[in-house]
Amino acid sequence: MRRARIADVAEAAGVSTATVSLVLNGRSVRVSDETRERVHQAAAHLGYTPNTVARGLRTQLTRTIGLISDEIATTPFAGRMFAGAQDAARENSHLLIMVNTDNDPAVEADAIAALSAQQVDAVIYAAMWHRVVEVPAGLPANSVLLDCRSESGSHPSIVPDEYAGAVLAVQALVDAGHQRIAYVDAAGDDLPAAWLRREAWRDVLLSSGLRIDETLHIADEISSAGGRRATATLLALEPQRRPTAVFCFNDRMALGAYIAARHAGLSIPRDLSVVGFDDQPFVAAELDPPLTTVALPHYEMGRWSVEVALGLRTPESDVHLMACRLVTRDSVAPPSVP
Amino acid sequence: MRRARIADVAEAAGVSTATVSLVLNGRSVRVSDETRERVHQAAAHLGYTPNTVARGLRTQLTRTIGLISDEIATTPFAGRMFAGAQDAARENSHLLIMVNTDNDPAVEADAIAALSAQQVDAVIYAAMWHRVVEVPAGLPANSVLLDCRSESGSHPSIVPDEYAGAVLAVQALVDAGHQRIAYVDAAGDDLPAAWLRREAWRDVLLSSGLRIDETLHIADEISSAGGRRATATLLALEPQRRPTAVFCFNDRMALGAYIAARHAGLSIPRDLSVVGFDDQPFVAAELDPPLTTVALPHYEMGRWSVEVALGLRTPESDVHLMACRLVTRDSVAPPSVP
DNA sequence: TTGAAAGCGCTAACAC
DNA sequence: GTGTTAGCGCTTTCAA
Repeated sequence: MRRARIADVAEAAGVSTATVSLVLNGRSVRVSDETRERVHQAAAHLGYTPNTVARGLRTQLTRTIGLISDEIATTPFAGRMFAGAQDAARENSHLLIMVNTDNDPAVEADAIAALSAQQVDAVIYAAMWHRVVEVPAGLPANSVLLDCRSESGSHPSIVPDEYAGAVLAVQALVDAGHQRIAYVDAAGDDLPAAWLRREAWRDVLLSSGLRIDETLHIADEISSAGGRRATATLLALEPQRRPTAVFCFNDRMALGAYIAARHAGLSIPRDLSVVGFDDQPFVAAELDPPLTTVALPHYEMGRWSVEVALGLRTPESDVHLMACRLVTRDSVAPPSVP
Repeated sequence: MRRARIADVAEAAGVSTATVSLVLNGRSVRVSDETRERVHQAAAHLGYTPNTVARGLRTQLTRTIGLISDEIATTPFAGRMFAGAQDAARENSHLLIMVNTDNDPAVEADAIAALSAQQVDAVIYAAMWHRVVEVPAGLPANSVLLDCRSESGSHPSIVPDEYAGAVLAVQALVDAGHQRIAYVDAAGDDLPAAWLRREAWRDVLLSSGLRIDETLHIADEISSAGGRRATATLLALEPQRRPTAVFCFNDRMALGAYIAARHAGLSIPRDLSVVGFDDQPFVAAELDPPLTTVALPHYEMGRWSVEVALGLRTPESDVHLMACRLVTRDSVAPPSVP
């Protein structure tokens, strides 16, 4: 049995296709109740669903949103970003079309061409971690940048408020009474996340009347191994210079800090307090003890991006900062030796 | 400047739209080289890209694949499955349309309707972990099940070969010389992954001439806490009954085993060998010591599903099992007390 | 209150 | 070798 078309419904209801279209799209002002009823019955009976391809051709609106991402594969956060984007799309009766480019400019150009050939109503250009991107040439003007920003400010953009998030993290340590708070940083200066978090660390210490000890600031590779090396160095300092707390660039490095502490015979949080960043699924909550960290608002950012793309929300500024949330678990305690 | 249509190209090249269509679709058998050249030039000059919506309406093929997933948000593996599906789709010039249902049957019905209204060429029905699903009524006949199977065998289906994977894991422990090998199991009997892995544990012990000691089989909640509890119980056994190795249902439970071992003052792998399952990103490789585990073939499964959906590959059986790979790291050593 | 008909951009049968 | 033309299924004037 072939799929029902609008003509089938029209015939079954004994009206014209124009009337069916009107009724089924709710613009039934001019149609009598009785006719409307007949149309609905016929449509239901035939199991009619409009062909959105045909509709798209006619209206030039496909109720479809394209999402271009750099590397979905390797990150644990992508999922929440997509979920947010998808939910917002769905609530507004749109579908999400996904293309993943592996950071290959050629693929990216293809992706843009493919989406524009699909007549998508909007496109979201997403990075899997907060970075400054070179927006590809052909990106439609009404696109939105998700978890990234352009140099030029050419498109509305949403990123986490790294600075404010890091302030929460460091402040939690200060509030617990720590004075020697180290920062285990990410090596490489190109990440906005890295320098914003670092700046927050400095500012909180300063505004709390603590002094910045540069020996307590060590950068290493972003990994458990990097965090472990950095923390081991910190813990090898002579007792009175040694930190009583470390703020880590992210949860993976915090995991390394746990390992270093254990190997130094220290217990967390009794001998060393640790705060991470990211609230990485299946990591932060499952460490021993569970890690106090800062949650990135990926889901909300995903939502925001499609709401802006759909014109349901107007960004007040080029780059919108979305708040991060402190997730308090068990890795922070007052210093044992004040 | 309006987007170029085929008519614009035709006019610019001084030919008919039919000729342009023929040339641009490579079916240029009947066209003279000179004309073909002119058409290509004109198209390039106008920056023409075909409108796939119009083409889809005409050909009834949208070069688009729908992917319905239950809960992308919460799992670290979804990404690799999507990446595989996406890459395969892209290689065959298709786009992936994603809908995520949160396991809500109403949303699921909507999703199916939406995809069918979009005239997708194929649909993939994906679960985020291997399970037996009730296939929703309206799912098109030519759909493919990804990381799940139906009771009825109504659709081709791809799942990991859990049994063979678990055999690799347990065999690695046997090969290292262990005789008392525990299984930290997942509580709840409804997961195919759980009973297949358990069965493999039994079979390998038996075929290796070892006896099954039921006190070495403990099931608990699937989490770090569950793994920790189960392992703690195991380690509290009197020395000669205590396991020298544990095979864990998954990496999260293995993480719990690490914690339990540490709290018992045991060192991995010297005093206790551990093998996990999943090769969970950012977990397995970053533990101390890095965890030997079994990698699930999510990427390959994603690829397979669209290749079958596109008819590029014919499944030999209802349920296709895809091989898992043992990832050898540093959590296995010979038993210290043989 | 309703119907006829044009046309969205493309492909493919058929003419020439 | 190339052009003409009829639709694909829908929405939306315009006329009745």
